[in-house]
Amino acid sequence: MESIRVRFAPSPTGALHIGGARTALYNWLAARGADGTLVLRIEDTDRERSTPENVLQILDALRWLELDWDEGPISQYERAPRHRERLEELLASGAAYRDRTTGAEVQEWRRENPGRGYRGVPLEGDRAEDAAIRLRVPDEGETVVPDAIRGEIRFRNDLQDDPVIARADGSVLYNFAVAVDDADMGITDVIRGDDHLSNTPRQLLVLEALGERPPRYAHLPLLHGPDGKKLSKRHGAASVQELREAGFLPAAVRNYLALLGWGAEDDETILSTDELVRRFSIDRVGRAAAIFDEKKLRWLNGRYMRDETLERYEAELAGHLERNDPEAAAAFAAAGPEARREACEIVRDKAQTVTEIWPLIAFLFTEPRIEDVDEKVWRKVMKPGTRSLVRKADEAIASADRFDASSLERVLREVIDAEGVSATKVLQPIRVAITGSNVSPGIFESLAALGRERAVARLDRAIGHLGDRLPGDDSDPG
RNA sequence: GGCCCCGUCGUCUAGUGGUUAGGACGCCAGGUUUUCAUCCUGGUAACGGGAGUUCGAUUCUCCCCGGGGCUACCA
Repeated sequence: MESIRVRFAPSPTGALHIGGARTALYNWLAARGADGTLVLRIEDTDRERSTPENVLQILDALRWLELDWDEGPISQYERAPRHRERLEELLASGAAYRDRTTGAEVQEWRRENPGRGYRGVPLEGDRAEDAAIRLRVPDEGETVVPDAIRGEIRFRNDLQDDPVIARADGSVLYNFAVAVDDADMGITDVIRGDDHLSNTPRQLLVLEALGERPPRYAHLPLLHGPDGKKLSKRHGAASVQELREAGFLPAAVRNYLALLGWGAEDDETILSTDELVRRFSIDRVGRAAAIFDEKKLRWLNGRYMRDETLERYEAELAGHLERNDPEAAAAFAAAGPEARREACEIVRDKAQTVTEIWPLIAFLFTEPRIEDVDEKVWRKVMKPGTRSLVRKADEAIASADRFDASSLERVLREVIDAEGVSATKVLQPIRVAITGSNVSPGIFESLAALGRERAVARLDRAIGHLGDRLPGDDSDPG
């Protein structure tokens, strides 16, 4: 059996969207699962809209997703000489011809001739000089697209217009370039979006005129936004870059994207990349369009976050801070390996995305100001009686013989028991005092990570502040 | 308009000519808990509609409805 050759062929007219990312992933899975070859081809024949920046962005996005390719990137535009060569063949054989009918004229013709495809008027000699080139579509028969996902799809030839395959200036068009390139590159399986299904008969016709053997096809259903409409920049985190900045992990994104349109026999949800490679099969891809659901991605991402090694966790966080918050990145780096590691350890299970990590542990690397504590939070936590409780807790913390989480828990539980109050009454004020927020990692771990000196200093400061901010606190005159 | 594709819980999906139509996310309610999250338990919720084939259709066929794509000298 021949080994498969697939290609991912994005057009660099914008950033890589999750739809494109999924197409890339499916091609990658198909290749990796069958010991095949993945070719990366940049479809940049539209010089107006293609930019080098977009090419870079696409490559960057693929690298971030950890999807590698075996050949390319190949610029389709740079293959223009080859395209012209093949074009000449068709012109010579009569399979293609020059015609200067404009799009508007074709439209009008169609209005007057419903139920037929447009056939141009072949031009010769001088008059043909700067005319576009059309492919001659037979009036008889039909063109059948063999599709791994949808079966055979039939298109009547007499309904197809003779498509323009080259512009007046001689540059070729998408449907022609694709056919030539797929043939030249020995592509065996074309896996791409549904939006190309209607283009396929045109490409098949080009292939046939060229005498080339057609590949197999698999047209993926499109991805829609939360509103059920075609996905676009307006719908949430649409580009791969946005996904990264939103704090998602590549492995989680791969897992999620794989499930968006494909499901294993047993309907498993958590699938490692190895597992995906092993189990993916293109003919199990569904036929209906799917909606990108960020909530599920978040959940999945949280699962991956909790499974990360501490080393990777820290690296993800550091990378994120460097890209988005240089000040925080500097503070984090300056703290030293021990502190960084401990911070990661105590938040590990709490964040669903990389973005959520820093706000939870920033208090370990910066000095929170009591004045910055949200007024509502302060009032909710700091009640009459709080001051004396915090003072007692402070003393216990200051004199704890060991400063690790379990020792701190022990001494603080003693205070709680002795005072006969709920744990929350003591612990929440401490949390706010040392972290500046009512949301943080476990309080004992947080105290231990902070260290005795800083913990006590922050508590002392809060106690002082409590006098000012709780004027009505009669229960604690001292 | 023409051509083509698609239609199972809100979302992603599994599934079969006879099932209590299963799972996951979400949501709701409990539980654990020092906050938030996690975690655990339970619950909610679907075969778009109508004919036909059949003893029996979610499953097969047709029609309708709904959604989408293409219909460029874009990709």
